[in-house]
Amino acid sequence: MSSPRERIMDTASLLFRQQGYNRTGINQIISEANVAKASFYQHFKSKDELCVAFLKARHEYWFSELMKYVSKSKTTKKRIFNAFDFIRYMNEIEDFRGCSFLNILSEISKEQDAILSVIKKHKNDLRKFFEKELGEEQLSAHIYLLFESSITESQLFNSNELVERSKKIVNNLI
Amino acid sequence: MSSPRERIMDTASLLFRQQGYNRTGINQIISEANVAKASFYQHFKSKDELCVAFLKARHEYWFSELMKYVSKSKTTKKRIFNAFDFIRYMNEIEDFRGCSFLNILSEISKEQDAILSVIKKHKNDLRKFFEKELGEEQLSAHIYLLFESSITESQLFNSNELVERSKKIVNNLI
DNA sequence: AAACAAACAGACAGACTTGTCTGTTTGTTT
DNA sequence: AAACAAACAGACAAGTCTGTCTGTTTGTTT
Repeated sequence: MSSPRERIMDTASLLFRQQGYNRTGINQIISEANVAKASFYQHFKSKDELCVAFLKARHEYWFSELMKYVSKSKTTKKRIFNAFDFIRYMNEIEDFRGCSFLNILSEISKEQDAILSVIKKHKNDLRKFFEKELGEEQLSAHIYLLFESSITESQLFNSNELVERSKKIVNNLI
Repeated sequence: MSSPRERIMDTASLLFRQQGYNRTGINQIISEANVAKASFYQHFKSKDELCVAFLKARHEYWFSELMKYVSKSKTTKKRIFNAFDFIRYMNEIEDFRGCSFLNILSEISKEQDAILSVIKKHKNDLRKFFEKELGEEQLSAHIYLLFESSITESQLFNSNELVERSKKIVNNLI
């Protein structure tokens, strides 16, 4: 059996994604992770600190999966297509729950800056990814914006329709 | 003094936008609206029903303000520009709090379908707005996607940068 | 075997949540 | 003036929340 810390992280990751941050309590996390409350607070000072840890782990996981998709191809165009296919893939394995970072952004206040800065870093890194792939600043921002709304709109409509639409748009842009 | 129902709606509207849905309790709403709890439950069966009422009122307000901006010009291009200027305007008067509909989407579960369907209707109406303005399905979806992420990204970065960026992109598209 | 750290169980504080209920006061209509 | 509806105040139920605390058990290291 994995360590308490791992069990907490795995359970929190699942529940934060499935139920959202505010609707998931510490008690549910520790009970489903089979961890004592005292053990939880030995590893994390607060729920917000767990949130930061979750988002950092999520950032690592999400980007490494994105890279797996992107690196399947060599031409810029195909690599960008792959990025959009990655959204479809994530939608399917996670049941159209959208972007964990943007979801949590909607749940917190502007005073929770530790959380906020991890979210900002994640999105800045994504922007940088498109800049590296595409060079041009205008074009990369353009595709970043399409990418972002593709994720959000799939969540709202439970559908990949606008991801596909974005791919067609990108096809005419590059 | 306005009616209890109006006071509830005004207070809820402010608090849901400023604090989010789940972090705003009935008790805070009635206390700040100077309304008795029994009066609240005479007008609204539940908090979720208040949420639906809030979103419907928000939909009316938001679209009528959008139309004020759009109708300032006659050419399609200028009208679309005006729509993006409307985002800037809303960002400024509401301190970059993003889209109420998408924020609440992130807070609720997929079982809260009454709320969910008001959100979907709002976004479908926005898509239809761009379709009517632009005719072409591909182009209108394209601009809808840029419009959506412009709102979300301003919220995240507390900035109109990507709204301006979108305007430049739109300038090259139409 | 003694000592140590880590994890355990679970009570507890204090505050919050939504929603119900009783009973009182106010204002309008007849 | 009597009758009515609407709003009032606020206690209450039954549950949730985060975080602290005490004390016990387990497993490893010395």
